[in-house]
Amino acid sequence: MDTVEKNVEVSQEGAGQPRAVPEPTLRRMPLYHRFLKDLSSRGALRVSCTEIGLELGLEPTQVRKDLEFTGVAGRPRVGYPLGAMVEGIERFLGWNNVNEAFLVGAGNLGAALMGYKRFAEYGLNIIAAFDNDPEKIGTSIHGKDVLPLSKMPNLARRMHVLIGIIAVPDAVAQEVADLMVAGGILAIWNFAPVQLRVPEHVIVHKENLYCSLASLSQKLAKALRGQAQRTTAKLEATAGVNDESGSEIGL
Amino acid sequence: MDTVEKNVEVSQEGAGQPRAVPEPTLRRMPLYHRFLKDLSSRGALRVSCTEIGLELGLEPTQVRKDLEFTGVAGRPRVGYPLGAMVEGIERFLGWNNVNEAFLVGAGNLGAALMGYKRFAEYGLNIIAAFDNDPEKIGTSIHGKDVLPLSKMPNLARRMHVLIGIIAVPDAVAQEVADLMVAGGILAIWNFAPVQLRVPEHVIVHKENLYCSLASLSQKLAKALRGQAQRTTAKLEATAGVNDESGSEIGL
DNA sequence: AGTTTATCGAGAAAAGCTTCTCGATTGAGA
DNA sequence: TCTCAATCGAGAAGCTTTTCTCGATAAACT
Repeated sequence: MDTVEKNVEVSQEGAGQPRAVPEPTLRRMPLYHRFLKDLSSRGALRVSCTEIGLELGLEPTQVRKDLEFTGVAGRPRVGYPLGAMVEGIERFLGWNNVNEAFLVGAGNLGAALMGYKRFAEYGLNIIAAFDNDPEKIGTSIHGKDVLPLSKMPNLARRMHVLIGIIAVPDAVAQEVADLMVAGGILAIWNFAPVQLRVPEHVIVHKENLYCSLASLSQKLAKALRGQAQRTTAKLEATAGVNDESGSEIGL
Repeated sequence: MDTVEKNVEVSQEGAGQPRAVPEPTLRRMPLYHRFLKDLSSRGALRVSCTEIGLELGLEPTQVRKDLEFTGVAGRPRVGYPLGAMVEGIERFLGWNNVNEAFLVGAGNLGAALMGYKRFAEYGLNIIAAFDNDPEKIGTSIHGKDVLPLSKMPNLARRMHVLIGIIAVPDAVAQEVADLMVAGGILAIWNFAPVQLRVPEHVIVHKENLYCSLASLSQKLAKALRGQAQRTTAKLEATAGVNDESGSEIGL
């Protein structure tokens, strides 16, 4: 256990050049975490890359390369120790020390985010919400108080809150971001689809549902376009089989 | 206009090999779309890659390569025609023909999604929600009826609904997916953090907030670690402190 | 004990994405 | 009209991420 921690420190920082972590790797980590924790809770003690890959639809090599970043070593013919690996991922992602966060915007989305019980497991604790709507101020959503926005910067500074979540309409997102920066917030999770301008030291992570929607709808559009075409092509090629693959689709 | 459409068809399917669209490109498309539409609504007629890149923080070349996929041509020294490009993006993403969708799971997240007015602009129209909770069935959220889940497959088939949105707890996500497949749904937008098993022809797009959170919190953790280290390093430089870099992380 | 097989770890190769470079084009100004 | 500067488009180069390959290791089986 001790050696493991040492490994992480050495590989990540000791060498001076802190070997950048690929973004895709970062985004896969929670998948591993969830699966491994699940296995662990069902009593398993070890797991192999092959097994993980099979479950998550990834190449075993990919899994191995990703997990390498945690610094937790596996053993040939055995796999990785589950407990240590779960811990390793949490440490690697900074989930082991819970971070407190302020959420701004107590609308639909804000309420949904406050209702995500699991965030706590993942090192994120939304401790209060802020809004400008007098009807919302003073209420409580999912057990979290809604306070006037104007109080946010001071509170953030006093309570050393480092994470801000923006769930407000586009038009005011930049304003809110400015307030967050003024309050000393260091990382912003931005759910408004606008490009925020912040000082260099502030980390901004934009969450844009439309980006995902784009990917989905383009694939669907392509599939629908392709279906007709491929059907024709197949008919020409096999010159006998008359199986309209589009027929089951309902089009 | 006609030539433009021809270009798209040719470059995407006519040549047999339908040149795959990079996922990152797909995810940037909505950013372009939003910015261009915005410019357009303010009366502009043309825009250059340089301008777009400046606004969105992207390399002009990148923008050019992305926009190439729409098949809309630009002119040197002038840029791209705004109207045609907006249309081009919409056509490329399949947003020009609105797709009807069923949402399953009328909880917090489901309600938030139903409240997203903008989806309609982006070719997604949630026409009804489904749930198993008797208290929710029969109610209406953001003007959309909540119906019993059992009716979903038949309705989907009868109404030719092709998109399903899953906003239910993890445990029932697979069940819901099976029902969607049974109803002939072709594309699933899955907000439950589980790996769905579906037939090959069904497109699944997983939305996992924890993946984003991972990226954010790892960067924050790293930044804090870095800060601690820099401080330590400075101290070491001046004095001769021997401090394990891990110690300050806990905050 | 020796062999076999599953697995890790690391380096090499391949694929994918982004950035660079340069020629071609076009509008603006001399 | 001629030159200049901005811009597109396309191919090359460079970087990042994924996949392949292979040797080493450790458990299970003979």
